[in-house]
Amino acid sequence: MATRMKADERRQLVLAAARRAFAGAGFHGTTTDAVAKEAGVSQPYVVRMFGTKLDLFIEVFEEAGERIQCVFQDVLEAAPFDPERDEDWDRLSAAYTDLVADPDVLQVLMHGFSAGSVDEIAAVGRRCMARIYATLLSTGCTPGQARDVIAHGMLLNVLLSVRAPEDLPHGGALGELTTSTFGDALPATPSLT
Amino acid sequence: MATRMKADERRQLVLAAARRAFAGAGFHGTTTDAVAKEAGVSQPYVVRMFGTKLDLFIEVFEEAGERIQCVFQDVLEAAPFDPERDEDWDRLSAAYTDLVADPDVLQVLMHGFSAGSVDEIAAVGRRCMARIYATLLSTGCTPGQARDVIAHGMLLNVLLSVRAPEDLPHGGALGELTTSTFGDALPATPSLT
DNA sequence: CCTTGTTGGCATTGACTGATTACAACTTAA
DNA sequence: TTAAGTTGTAATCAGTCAATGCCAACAAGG
Repeated sequence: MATRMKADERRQLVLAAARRAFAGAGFHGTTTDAVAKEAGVSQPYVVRMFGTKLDLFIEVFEEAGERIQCVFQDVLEAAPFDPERDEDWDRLSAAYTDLVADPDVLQVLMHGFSAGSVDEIAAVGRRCMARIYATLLSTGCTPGQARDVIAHGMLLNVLLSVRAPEDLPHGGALGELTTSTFGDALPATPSLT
Repeated sequence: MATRMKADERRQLVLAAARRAFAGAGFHGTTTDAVAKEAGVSQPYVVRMFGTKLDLFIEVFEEAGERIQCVFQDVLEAAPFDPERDEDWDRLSAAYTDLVADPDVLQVLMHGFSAGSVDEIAAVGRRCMARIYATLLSTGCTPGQARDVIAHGMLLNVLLSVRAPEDLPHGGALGELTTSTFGDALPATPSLT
């Protein structure tokens, strides 16, 4: 067990494990030991590899932010984007759909945003938000449109966080809001254990 | 010091202190001792009064949710609401402005939403979200309109959380997004220490 | 073979945290 | 005044957590 491996390779492995772990309970709620268990390595090793739990979280958070931004960027580069054409906006929605399919990234984002009481995390959060906003604006759309897209994304994050999709079978007001927000991106099996 | 006081009175005092404390670092990031210090009482007293840190947080979270809902409800009851009249929507925006003036409530809400890995907290979050959505829908507006109002609120929460208002003097993309989102509700002095 | 560097776990630790218990101080009623 | 209930604290405990130090296993180069 514990097969030997180049450090870089192991690092990526632990980073992915950390993303899964932090996606669950955020910065304060996740222990380095939980990350280690998820990665199948020892807890001290995780700490030594990244220096500090905070450093590790920041790396995970920053990576998540970049991934979101890349998704948008890809859409904009795939074909010329005309903010007045509905189908172009649909392409953007579809991109978000893909993100929902792997919710860990969005959850990490959410947890990073809400951990703003830690100065360094808040700073990363601001940079991340600013980049995404700028990317959207670069389509030539209005500030209001860009803001609305982001707002929609934030609602989506929150609904994911409170696990609204799991409640869909119950129907009710929350169900309506959830389907309305997720559109056709609905839950890749709401993990009904 | 530690003037004696009826339990109910003290309870409200500690509850208010807990709101301030939890608004900072959320459920996992806030210790019962921090709440106690904020309230000026001993840590064991806080625990015994509410049974559990989780119970205390739930009570604070639920209260915050109710306060939001009441703000909306008040607007709807103050005068007949016509979802097709812009000024009626403006009244709703103004109500939100008041909420921003006392950010602790919104921050608690944000932290409650993102602590969804704790089942009981997630459940409260879903109920809270459902109630607010239902309240909005009762105006006779479209589901899309109600969803957009909530989405806008979530973006506002996130921007508060990453302390975007403090960055306003820097200008830049984030500044635009912040002013566009907060409207005239801008920060009651971004606490420039 | 031997030496040097890398990969990783084990044991430990000091600080912290939520919770319990015991007790002090004050208040009210008889 | 005394007995019972209420309000609050001090002391402490068992558990957890991030971080440090030391050492084993393995690889690569001479």
